[in-house]
Amino acid sequence: MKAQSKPSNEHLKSSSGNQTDWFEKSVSLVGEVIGFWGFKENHGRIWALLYLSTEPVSTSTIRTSLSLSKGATSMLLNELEEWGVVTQHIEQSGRERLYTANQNLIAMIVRVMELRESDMLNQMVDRLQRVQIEATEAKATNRQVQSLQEMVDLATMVKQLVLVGQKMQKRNIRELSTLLRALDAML
Amino acid sequence: MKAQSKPSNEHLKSSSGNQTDWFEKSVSLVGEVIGFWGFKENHGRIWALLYLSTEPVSTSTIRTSLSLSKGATSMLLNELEEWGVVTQHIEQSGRERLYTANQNLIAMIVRVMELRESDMLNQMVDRLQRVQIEATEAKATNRQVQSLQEMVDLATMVKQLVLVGQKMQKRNIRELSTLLRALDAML
DNA sequence: TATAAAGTTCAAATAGATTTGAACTTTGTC
DNA sequence: GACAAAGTTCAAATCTATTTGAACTTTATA
Repeated sequence: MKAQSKPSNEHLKSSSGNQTDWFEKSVSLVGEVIGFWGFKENHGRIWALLYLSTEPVSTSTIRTSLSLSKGATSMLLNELEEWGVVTQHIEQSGRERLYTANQNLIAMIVRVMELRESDMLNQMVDRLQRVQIEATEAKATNRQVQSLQEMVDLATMVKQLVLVGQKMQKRNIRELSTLLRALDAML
Repeated sequence: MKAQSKPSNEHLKSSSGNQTDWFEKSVSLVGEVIGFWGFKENHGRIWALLYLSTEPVSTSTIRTSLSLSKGATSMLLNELEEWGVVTQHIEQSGRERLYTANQNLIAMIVRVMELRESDMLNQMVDRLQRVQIEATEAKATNRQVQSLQEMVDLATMVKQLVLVGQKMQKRNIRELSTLLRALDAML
């Protein structure tokens, strides 16, 4: 075993008495929020750990800091990597992988939302349209056919919203805030 | 038992052979989508049943059509009612309650999102700010404090977005689509 | 105001999602 | 190419969310 090549996790701790208190609180908080948003709590915890670390973090550090099993760590990191939320650090010293968090919150959220929703939205529009035809053939009332149409329109609008989101990936939060104010004025 | 006062569920069926095929498909589809969005699948199924019915529907019809227990039906309907997604019909003939779905999809979504997120967002901003102070005191790096600030800014922006959403409640989907195109042009 | 139908409550049961852990595969180094 | 460390896989275990059902309360009407 190469002691010197094993990345330390010293930067996760502070020198003061209550050590990583703020760090751990942040990790839990992000975990909760991400869990609330329909992802796994541990997705949030891993991302937060990486996001708040000052240098790339090794798989084993993640595993021990968050008390996860080897298997879970592997699966969770791969998922986060697929979503582009986390990246493997290029200069791997040893055999172990080092990870870094995507720092651009907007880009991250937009990409994950897109991955998560696009497929569902497309499917939804397809199926709704098909069902609408069936309803028409089965002599549903006009209002019923219209209600189905409303849902199609809504889903289509959300798809449009996803496209707008994509364009936002390059903007920072300050710019978006300004933009949002402009939009607010239009309403 | 008053046979004549008991609301029929005839309007849920069509005269053709494959009966309520489109109706049931719609109910399942909405259930799936709503489940995907982090609510209970049965919230979606009940709402869809009401949304696509041509007249108010009784509790017992909901219960039997969707094969739910008495308890679940009661709880689910009360939740939907709290969220303003479903309303009790005023002219109750018998003892049994009749329900109607909110037809304004935008208003509904905005209200539910608000109920769901506002609380969480406020809490999140509070806790993040507190943790940021701790981090500063514990001599976290500037970058770490800045990262926490980014999250505060993001949550604040989402709160702003919720406010914009509120103003959208009165707009219909067509208007919003136009608005979205205008926003797209600004990016 | 007694009764029966409707609605509520919540502990236990069920269903569903997440995590573990052990056997397996891959990768880097000698 | 042999080894050991790292990473993957997936069935079983655990943990969480949802639903049931039976005892209870409320409500309409006779």
